[in-house]
Amino acid sequence: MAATWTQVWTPVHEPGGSTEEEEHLRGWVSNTDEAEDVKEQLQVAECITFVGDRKGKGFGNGILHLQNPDGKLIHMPRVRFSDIKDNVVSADSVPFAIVSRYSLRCMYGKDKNQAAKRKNEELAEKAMKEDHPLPRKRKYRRLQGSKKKGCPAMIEMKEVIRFTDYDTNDDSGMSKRAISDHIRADLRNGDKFNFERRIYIRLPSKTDHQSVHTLGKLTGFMNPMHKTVSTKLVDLVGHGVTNLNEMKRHLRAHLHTVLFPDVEKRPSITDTAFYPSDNTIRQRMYAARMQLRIMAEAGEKETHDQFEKRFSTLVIHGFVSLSTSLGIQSGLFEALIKLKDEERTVKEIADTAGLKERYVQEWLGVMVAADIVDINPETEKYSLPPHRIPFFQPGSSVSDLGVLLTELPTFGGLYKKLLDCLKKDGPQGLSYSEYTDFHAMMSNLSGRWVLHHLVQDFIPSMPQIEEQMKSGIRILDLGCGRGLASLVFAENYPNSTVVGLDFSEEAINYGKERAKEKGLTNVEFVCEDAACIPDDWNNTIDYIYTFDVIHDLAHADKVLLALNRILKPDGVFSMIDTDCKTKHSENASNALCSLMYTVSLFHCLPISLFFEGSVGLGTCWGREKATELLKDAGFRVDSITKPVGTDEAHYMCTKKVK
DNA sequence: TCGCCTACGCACCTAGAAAC
DNA sequence: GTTTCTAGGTGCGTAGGCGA
Repeated sequence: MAATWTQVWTPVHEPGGSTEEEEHLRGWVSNTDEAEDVKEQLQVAECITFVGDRKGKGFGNGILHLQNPDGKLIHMPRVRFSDIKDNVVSADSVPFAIVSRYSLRCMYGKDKNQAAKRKNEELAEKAMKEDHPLPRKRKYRRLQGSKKKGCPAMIEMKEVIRFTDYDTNDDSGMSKRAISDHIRADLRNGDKFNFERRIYIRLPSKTDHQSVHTLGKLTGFMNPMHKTVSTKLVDLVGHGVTNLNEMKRHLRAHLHTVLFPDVEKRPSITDTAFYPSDNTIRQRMYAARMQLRIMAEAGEKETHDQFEKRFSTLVIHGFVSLSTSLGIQSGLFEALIKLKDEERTVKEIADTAGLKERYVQEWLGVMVAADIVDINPETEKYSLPPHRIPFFQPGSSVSDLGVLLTELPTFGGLYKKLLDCLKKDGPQGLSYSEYTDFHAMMSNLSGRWVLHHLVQDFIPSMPQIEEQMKSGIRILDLGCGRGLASLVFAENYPNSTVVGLDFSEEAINYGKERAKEKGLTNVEFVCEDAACIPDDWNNTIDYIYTFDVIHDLAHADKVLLALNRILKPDGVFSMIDTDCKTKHSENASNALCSLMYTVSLFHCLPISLFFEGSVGLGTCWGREKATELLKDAGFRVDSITKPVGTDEAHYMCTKKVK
């Protein structure tokens, strides 16, 4: 988050101004990005747009603007001690040089094209008089009136190099002249000296505008669509949104939940930059569709610059994800949540988490830069806003993302071993034992869905099964891990008996302990390889449930055959598994799939290939391959649906009638 | 009502020329 | 050296026609 103008700026009374309305805000930032941010915040706050008026050459390049590529000085700047002309730069004891400037004018400012417009009008009038064969409709067209109103409001920016080596309080003319000569000599000789780069900004006062037009809630008409809104629109078109009302709903949701979650800071509904008209949205949707079509036909996906931007974002997010994971694992987010959304110091946060202050300070630096944790620039205190809390809360009912992030360090630790697996003469795969705390992570990952959706939405979506469970049937939770789902089944359907089966002894023992604690007698946990289920289980199970299990199995084909063998003829098999396509080409540009493939590469595939004769399905085995294997094993896939609350697919299967 | 398409004019940006 | 003017290219919003 860059500077916040209302917090950083020092209100300065300009000559003649006596009320707050007449105050100009003046201050400085370190770079053009922050300057742009200040402009942006002012625009949103006042529902107007500022457009470029005059931009000095090399604005934003700092001292480079004064030098040629070899570093030789090509322009000697004037050394100043005060900004006499328009008082944009607030002078102190440090001498400075103005290296470039940029002014922006209010969208209702001076009409620079007046002459051209007049000329056009004259030509049109002449053509009408001469009965020029213009298209008929043009004659009756209602011409647009000029939006310009001559508003004098301007944003003035001056880029300044401050010669910090020459800080002096001596105000005499002689001293200033001597310092100026020194600095100029240093610059001319190419001597190394310390300097500080600042962009000073002077914002217009409210009265500058109000003598001409309104501000805030009553204005904003004709503002061009904001880039964040148009980017989202194009993105949504790319994801297949073609209906106007659906697009409006998506954009509104994006605006209210992502861009402006804080109602107070939300732009006016009359601001067409953020609330464009239906016609504008329709036109943009059409243009985006055409663009996509042209790109597809030309076989071009993106330009070099577009990829550069996307790639840099991708790399940055990768690093930030690692730090975020550290914050979850170390309990820093928990500490921030515990401290509520009140602003806290580094020490308070570190003490609450029981961690070293210096490391916590650095971590907070990452979080603030990544806009995850907020900072108050006046107090340098930190807070986690309420709308972000659910994403980092243990046992959250909102998202699995936080849990997923905790897997990153595990993957990182296995990086070198995985590298060996890739080599032709390297090992086939990695053992489950390499993944420490894996079952805990998986339990957490599936936990949200199991606790909040399994018996609330999922089972009721199959009324017949739900009835049978209530009456009493035999349920198998295959690959039960720590047995969370088995326990939920057992608790909610006491007339049924539940078998949790997994080949991890550690996980099974954990499940047994929990069942004992809860006093559940209708659940048993069995440590067994699913492919080797004994024959005496044949035709004994009424309902089989698996969650994200089958694709991990080395011998998934054999396991599915075994499941078909033990399922009663009228039984049901619910296979909940990853949802994607089998062909890579059909998963192209799918962000969720890119995540699943990464999980597969670092986990699902190596643990599967570890075993001799593995089918090595991987996480993204896809609907087509899954359906094929299920059919080969003797199942009929009755439906493939998306259960509420998860991105997985539910393959509801019954036994084929032989 | 919506999608698709065209026409039009306003506004913006940039670079170069002209004026101060 | 700085400011102002101008032309050309481009983006964007509005209007309107037409067919489904």
